[in-house]
Amino acid sequence: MTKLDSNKKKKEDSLLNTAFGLFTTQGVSKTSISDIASKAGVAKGTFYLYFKDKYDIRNRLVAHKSSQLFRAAVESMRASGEKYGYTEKVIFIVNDILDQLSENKSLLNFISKNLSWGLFKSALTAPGKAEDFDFKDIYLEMIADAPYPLDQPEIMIFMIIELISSTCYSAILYSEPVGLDELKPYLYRTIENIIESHYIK
Amino acid sequence: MTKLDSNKKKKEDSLLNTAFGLFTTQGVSKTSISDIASKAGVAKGTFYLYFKDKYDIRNRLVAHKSSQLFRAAVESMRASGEKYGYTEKVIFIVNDILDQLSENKSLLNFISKNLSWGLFKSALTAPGKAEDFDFKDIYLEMIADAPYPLDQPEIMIFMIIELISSTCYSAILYSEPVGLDELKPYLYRTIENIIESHYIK
Amino acid sequence: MTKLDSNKKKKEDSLLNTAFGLFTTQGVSKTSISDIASKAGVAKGTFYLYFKDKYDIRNRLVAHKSSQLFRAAVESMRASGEKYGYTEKVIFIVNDILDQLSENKSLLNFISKNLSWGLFKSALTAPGKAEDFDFKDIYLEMIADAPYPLDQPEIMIFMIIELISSTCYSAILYSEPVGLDELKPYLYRTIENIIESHYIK
Amino acid sequence: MTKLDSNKKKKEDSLLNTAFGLFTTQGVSKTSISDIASKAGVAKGTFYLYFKDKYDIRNRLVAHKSSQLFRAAVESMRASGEKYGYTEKVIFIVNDILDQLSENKSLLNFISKNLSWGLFKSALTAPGKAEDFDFKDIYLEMIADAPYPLDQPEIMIFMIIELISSTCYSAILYSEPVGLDELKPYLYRTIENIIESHYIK
DNA sequence: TATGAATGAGATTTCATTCAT
DNA sequence: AATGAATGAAATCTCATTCAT
Repeated sequence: MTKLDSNKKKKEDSLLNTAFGLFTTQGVSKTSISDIASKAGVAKGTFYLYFKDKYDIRNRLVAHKSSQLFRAAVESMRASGEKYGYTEKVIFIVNDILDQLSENKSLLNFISKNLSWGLFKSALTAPGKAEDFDFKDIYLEMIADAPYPLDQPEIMIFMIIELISSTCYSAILYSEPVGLDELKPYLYRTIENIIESHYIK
Repeated sequence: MTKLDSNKKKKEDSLLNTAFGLFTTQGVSKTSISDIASKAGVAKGTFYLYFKDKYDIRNRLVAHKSSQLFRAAVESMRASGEKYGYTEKVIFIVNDILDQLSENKSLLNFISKNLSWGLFKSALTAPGKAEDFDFKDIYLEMIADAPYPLDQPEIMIFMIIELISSTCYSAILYSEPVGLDELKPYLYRTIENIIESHYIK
Repeated sequence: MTKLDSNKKKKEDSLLNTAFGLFTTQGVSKTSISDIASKAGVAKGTFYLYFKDKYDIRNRLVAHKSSQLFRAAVESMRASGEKYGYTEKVIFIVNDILDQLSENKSLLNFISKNLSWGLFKSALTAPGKAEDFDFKDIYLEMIADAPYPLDQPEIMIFMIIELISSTCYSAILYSEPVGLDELKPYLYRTIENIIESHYIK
Repeated sequence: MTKLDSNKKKKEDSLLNTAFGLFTTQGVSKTSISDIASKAGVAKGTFYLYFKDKYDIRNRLVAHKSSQLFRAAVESMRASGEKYGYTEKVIFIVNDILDQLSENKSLLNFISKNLSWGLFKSALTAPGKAEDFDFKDIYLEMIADAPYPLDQPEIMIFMIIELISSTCYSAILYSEPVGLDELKPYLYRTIENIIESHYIK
């Protein structure tokens, strides 16, 4: 990487970080490109050299941040050194992500409001950037690891993710209808049921 | 109702209908209050006599439209004249709502992007306006009807609603990861499992 | 006065009092007719039955409040029971008015920003309303009382009033260039000089 | 100065001049920022690149115009080539300013309605912009020039300025209670008295 | 007299985007 | 590649005034 390239990288990172800070504190629609550029210490015009518009930078952030969440959960599981069964693995990861989000409500708010399955899937399966590790393998491994063949594994994962992401928003941010801790047992039991019902025994 | 009152009602309805049309075709953020007022045939200032701002009218629409969906489903069930078991009832209603939404994708888009559990709950349980029938009763009846006592019925309903609303968005609008028809069996099986696991037998 | 008339009077008074409160706390330009009417407990349209517009009510208030200031000063002088010389009389009144204003800064602010010589003169010399006592006499008496004939008494009074009203604004509200107490001796000496130089000896 | 800078200066000047024209002919409150921008030939948004709001541009104009008045008077005195005594100097300047104002009633109207001692003082003593000459020196010289030491020179100047500005408004614009020419002798005599009484002999 | 819904012009302000430098 | 002045459309919201009831 030449010095120029690294300089460009720095600008881009600065824009991404600043935008994330503003999006999570003020919301996307109340953050202007002016805000982002001036806080990042670059000129307004420079923003357009790196991103098409506000939604471009937002999508890249959502994808990046959700893959980070997932990566952290996987690493945390590996670090634990324990051996888990298949369902345990899934729930470990879900649980870890929920805990991360409940520690970081502005991130939760940002991701929930802007995440879509398509974005999530591309974040998980797209060839990661240099610095990211590759989720595609993990995702496939996750599917392959099951003790029985899975009927429609993608639907299964889709339902689990949608169930979690939509319930945790309300539970963590508003304790509605109950707080996260009270919700967890019901959520995990439902996840177990979903997985179980996808086994082809 | 005096002539004045009925006139006011007409204005408000006209604003609500026009706003709904614009929100669903152009999206909320691309719809301006100017648009709404001029299309509704009232002066801009008049808008502010009835609504605080764009988000006020949006919330009222979301609440109204979701309660309409639910009402139509319940009526359709009654009209069918059949006798259903508890789980069958729930699934009948879910199925009916999903079919309504898949017929009306712009409504789905509008509601999903703007629905939150709090809004939904208040739409269901708030004392309906004169013209609405009262959902509170239905909601309570739904809970009371179960063949066994329910452990945390609100959590159960919450999970079902969140699961449906978030999965159907992607399935109906983008056929991602699969289309609605392909998703339905898995969804309904999951609903059955959720209900079953809340029974206190 | 019939009951109807007294009712009208009450409405008008309520509007005047409310407007005064709002003018002094928020300023004239930030007070809307809506504010006045709703706080006074009457409909917006009713305002227009009593006043032409915001400036009409403002002018009536300025005139009324400045004549009140003057009346209070004169009464306070009478109440003191002392016998004063001519210059002493004038200074007593000036001093009393300044003290009133420095106790009531919002009144000072309101009057200073909106008082003009024309308005003041009409407040002093116009045939007072029923409840006001008549200043015309006092004004004339003031002129007649001088120990020598006065050369251009109106110019004299004009200069005194303008000098006081413009200096006290800055002195009382901002202590600029000095506070009122420090300013007073210089002010009074100047008043003495003005009077003295109008004597035709 | 680069081409860009000179261009910016031109824009700002154009805005200032246009605003002054509109303020003096229509009054401040009836002049909108839209008016100013469109008449100055710039886009509305451009206004906000140079001024915070209408009151910002107004204050800068008042300060600028009052210092111009004063500068013109001082220059006119210098040009006359005569040698004046101290009191004569002050009265020369006052007289010159009054004549300027009576030639330019809209300027008088604009300044009087918006001038405050604080604004005036900052116009006189603030380090002038490049194009202005520095009044601080003149102001200090004016004080130092007196034939005797002055007791509280700032109060003296304050009283003179306030007396003049408030009396001339009514005299020039409405000939109330008398026209400017008739008022002048009384005014100047009062100024002489004020100065005289501040001498420490 | 009194009301207050309706008006609609118009004020202020923001901001994505362009483009000359 | 970087800048940031300029744009000007568009958004939100206010408010004096009218007029049917």
